[in-house]
Amino acid sequence: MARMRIQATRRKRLYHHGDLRNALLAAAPDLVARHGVEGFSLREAARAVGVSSAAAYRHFEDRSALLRALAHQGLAGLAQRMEEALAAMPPSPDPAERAVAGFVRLGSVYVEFAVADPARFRVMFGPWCDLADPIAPELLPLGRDPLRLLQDALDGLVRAGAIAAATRAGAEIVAWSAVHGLASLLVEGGLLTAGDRDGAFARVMRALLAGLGVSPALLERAGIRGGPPDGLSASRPRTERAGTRTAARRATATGRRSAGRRA
Amino acid sequence: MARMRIQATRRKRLYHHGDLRNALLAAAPDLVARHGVEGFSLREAARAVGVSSAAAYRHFEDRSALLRALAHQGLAGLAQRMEEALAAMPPSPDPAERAVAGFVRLGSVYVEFAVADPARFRVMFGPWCDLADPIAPELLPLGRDPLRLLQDALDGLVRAGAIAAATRAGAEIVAWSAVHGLASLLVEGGLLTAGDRDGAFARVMRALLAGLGVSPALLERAGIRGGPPDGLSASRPRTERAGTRTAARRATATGRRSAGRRA
DNA sequence: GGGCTTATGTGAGCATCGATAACATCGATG
DNA sequence: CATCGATGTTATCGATGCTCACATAAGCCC
Repeated sequence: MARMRIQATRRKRLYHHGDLRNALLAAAPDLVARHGVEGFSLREAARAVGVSSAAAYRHFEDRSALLRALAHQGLAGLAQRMEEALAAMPPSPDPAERAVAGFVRLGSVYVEFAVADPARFRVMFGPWCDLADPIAPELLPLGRDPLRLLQDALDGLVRAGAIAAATRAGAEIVAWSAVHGLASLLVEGGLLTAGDRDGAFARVMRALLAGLGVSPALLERAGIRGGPPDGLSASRPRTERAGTRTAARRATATGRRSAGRRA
Repeated sequence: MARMRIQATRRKRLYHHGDLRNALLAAAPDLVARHGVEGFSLREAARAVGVSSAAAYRHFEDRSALLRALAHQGLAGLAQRMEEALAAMPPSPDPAERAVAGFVRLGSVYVEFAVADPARFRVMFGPWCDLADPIAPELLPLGRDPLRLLQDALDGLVRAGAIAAATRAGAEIVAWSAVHGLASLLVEGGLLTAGDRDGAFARVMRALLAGLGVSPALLERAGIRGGPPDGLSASRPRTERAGTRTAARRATATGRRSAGRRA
């Protein structure tokens, strides 16, 4: 499958697309970002790549199957950003400090990834795929999925002596819950203004590290503070909203719930 | 509106239902639980209460509007369970211990509520409503929504001296993130077997409280431990799955992704 | 009571969607 | 060169969200 017929672009219009599966997968993120997961339709994806809707079913059993593949693609993209961020970390003489900073960086990438494209985030954790089934290895940059990266970071914390080995067991759940929860609440929106985000992230990470047993001294050394004082605000800088595509269209048309509601 | 014509039940079949809005709202949870949010249709809800589909639009502008109302109903139900759980707490001579226990209980109710009906949980935090806009006060048992209950619990922790006033600011985000994240990951499923749940919850709450500055002594006194040693497992006790209703039907028919996949 | 307005329900209808079946096309393989 | 399998097309079905014109009932004023 996927026989790489690049001539498809120069030739008039080939009957066989050549790599429809990937073309659909490539076109889908934009559609999802624009219409939300609920508004995403296989037909429109097929239309976007200039192919009949039935053709898509040669490559995806379901609409859910496409979303599942999209979710895996999203997780792989997240893993990639994480790897990049880790690679770009400035070196530090203190291994413990470095381990803590890397751990925090992982969390910030996670949250940034979520708020950068809420719809994509929702696809990744929607009811289409199972977090347990592994994502295709060829998608992963260094073969590590986000969970594996988290585990490695936690192991790094233990090795560096930042956290005790006793608290390592089950720490992935604790860490993932904290960061994923924050990301979810931010994506869900309405609770925090965009300005609160950094402060909220700082607080969550600080509490998380402290909760895992990182000493206040090390936190201070790694530059982890509680963040500026902020609370919950009721203002809402929404982006994606509404459910059905048609509803989204109406909303955009009437300006009822589009981004600049209070602008 | 809603003029309480109870005779609707005894009279043959009245042209006007009498309280369609609430009837739809009452029928919806079951449908959502069975078909998932994505599979929920206004038409079927109307059908379930024996009314034409167009009638529903007299009471809900949108499908999203119904889901939004449903979400608020869910949040109110969660608030109610929380209130009940707090009311049922055994008294304790130690106010700090009691504050901690109440806080933990709130978290456990949250998580239990989520896993008890994943689809409902997804409705509550789906892209239909804004967490910021307040839910109708008449739905709330004691006028407190879940966020308010959390805030009160945190204030209680401060008053009891369990946490410092300095860490109170922004603590709702920290706490909500941790618990909501755990609930989300559990609902998303696949990561934890049902047996891991309690242990994971215990770890998350312990880390959260420690991260907020609750002393180890108080944690010990309140009976908060890290939970039995467990890690991530790849087994998956899924319940709701798949996206579209039709897809869900096929899945059930073929047994492809139903609950007892590996059984 | 009779007649008005208004809230609420009905039926038909449109555009779209997911999914399938029968048919068309094309590359590869004998 | 003929055939086959992979892939794409058209046509179609059933269902959905949503709207419109119309029907019915309830409230209300005289």
